[in-house]
Amino acid sequence: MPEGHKTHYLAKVHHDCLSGGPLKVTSPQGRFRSDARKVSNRVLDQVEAYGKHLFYHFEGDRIVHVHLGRYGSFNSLPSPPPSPIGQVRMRLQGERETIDLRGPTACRVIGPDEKQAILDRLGPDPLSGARQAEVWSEIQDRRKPIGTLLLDQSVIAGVGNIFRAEILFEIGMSPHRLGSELDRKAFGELWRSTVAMMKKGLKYGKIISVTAKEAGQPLSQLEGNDRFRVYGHKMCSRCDSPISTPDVGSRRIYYCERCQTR
DNA sequence: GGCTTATGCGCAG
DNA sequence: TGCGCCTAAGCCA
Repeated sequence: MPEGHKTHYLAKVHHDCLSGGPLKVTSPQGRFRSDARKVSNRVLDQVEAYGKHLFYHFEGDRIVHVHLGRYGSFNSLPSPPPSPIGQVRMRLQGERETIDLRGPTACRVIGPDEKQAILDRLGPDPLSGARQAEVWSEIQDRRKPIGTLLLDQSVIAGVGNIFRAEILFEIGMSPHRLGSELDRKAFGELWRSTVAMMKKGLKYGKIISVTAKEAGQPLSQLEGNDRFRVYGHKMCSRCDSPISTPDVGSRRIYYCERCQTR
């Protein structure tokens, strides 16, 4: 269940606990079995994230591409692991730790060319050093709602439905505002909010938009919708009016019609 | 036990 | 634009 902060977070965690040694790669569920054989017992060199995509680089130019989609998730276990519970698509077993992957949209072995083709489809990733001007040039002429553009991975890679809602709420912008209606200053605010929120998500491993002061408790202890200012809420945390939840860009957005007018 | 929902996206038409 | 797919959890009866 990830947006871009989570893939970058996972890349670092998985790199630190699995790379450098050969891994036993299996597919207890079976659907990744023939691909698992292509990388099993090879050394994992590097784990990389871009947007919502993960790339596990094994020796010999063999790359496991993972996209978690809406439901995919990882969990880690000490090695040697117990028998898998539920539908485990891929199990990466290292010396000390084992990682189980469930429910991904994509999990297969690819080569460098296919990886490049994936990157070519994606826009700049704020957590991979994207610069404001690159994204601004993609947005400024588009006659589509900003709520739609923010979810478009070819415009900006890594933003998902929660970030979208939280970013627009933070800057008080309506999701229906067209890209072409933004001036540079408004986009600058949007950009700063995006980068800050994604970096904070990367730091904590989960999206947190409220401040410790707003929450009245340490951020690391926040759970569920308490981490958000508007996503999943019924009432506005700022003005107490009802939150609207129309579909924008064919996904449900949460926003306050009263606070988000610019 | 069934139904709905969920931080996504590719594809047919 | 709408559909299908991946999996698990929460809600209801």
